[in-house]
Amino acid sequence: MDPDEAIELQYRLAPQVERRDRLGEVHRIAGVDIGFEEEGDITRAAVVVLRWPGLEPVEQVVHREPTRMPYIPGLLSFREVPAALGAFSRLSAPPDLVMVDGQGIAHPRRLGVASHLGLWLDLPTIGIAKSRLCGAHGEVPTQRGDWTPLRDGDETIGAVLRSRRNVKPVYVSPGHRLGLETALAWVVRCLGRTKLPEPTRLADRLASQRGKG
DNA sequence: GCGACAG
DNA sequence: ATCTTGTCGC
Repeated sequence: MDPDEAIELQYRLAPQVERRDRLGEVHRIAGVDIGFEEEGDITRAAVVVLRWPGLEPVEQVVHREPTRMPYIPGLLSFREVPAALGAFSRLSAPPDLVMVDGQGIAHPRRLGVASHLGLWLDLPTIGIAKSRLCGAHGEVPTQRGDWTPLRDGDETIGAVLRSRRNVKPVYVSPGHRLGLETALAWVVRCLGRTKLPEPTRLADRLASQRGKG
C-alpha cells in the first residue's frame, strides 16, 4: 500500500472513531506491542492479557509474519496493525479493554495505531506512547498521576502523564470507544512502579524477547 | 524551502 | 524499532 493511499484511508476512517465511552464491565485488559526480527523483515506482535483487578497476566500470544511496510511517521498503523490482528485472533477470548504502544487520536489525522486497531477489533483502546507525534503542551507537573493536556490548535487530543517521578512522561490518548478522562483513569489504575502501565510494559517485554513465544 | 517526525 | 556494557541514580 502506498503512502498516499494510506493517508486517504485515514481520512475516511478517522470519523468512525468513537470518542464517547462505550465499554462494559472490564475483567480482562490487554497490552499490545510490536517488535522486529531479521533486520526488520519479520514483524513480531505480542499481546498480554491481564485480569482486572489484580493485574495478573492470564494469557499471552506472540505472532510473527513478514513485515509489509517501512516505518513512516504518521503511517505506523499500516505497519503494525496486521500483525497485531494476527495475535488477537489467537486469543481464547477478546479482552474488554486494550492498551496499545503508540498514539490514539493524538495523530495528525486523528488515527494513530491505537485508534486504527480499535476500529478493526471494535474494542475500547487507549494509546500510550513514549514520545510525541504531534500537538503541543506545557511543562508537566512532577507528582505521579499529574498530567497536562496535549493540544493541537483548539482541540485537546490527549494528555501528557507523569506516570512516574523523575522520569519522562508518557503520552496518553483515547484510541476508540472512550474519552480522555476514562483513558487516563484506566492508565493510572494500571500503573505499577514503572513508567509504563502493566499491560503495555509486559507486552513490551514480550515483544522484545527474541527467540520466544 | 525548512524542520518535525509514534515505533 | 534495533545494534549493545557498563554505569549513574533513587
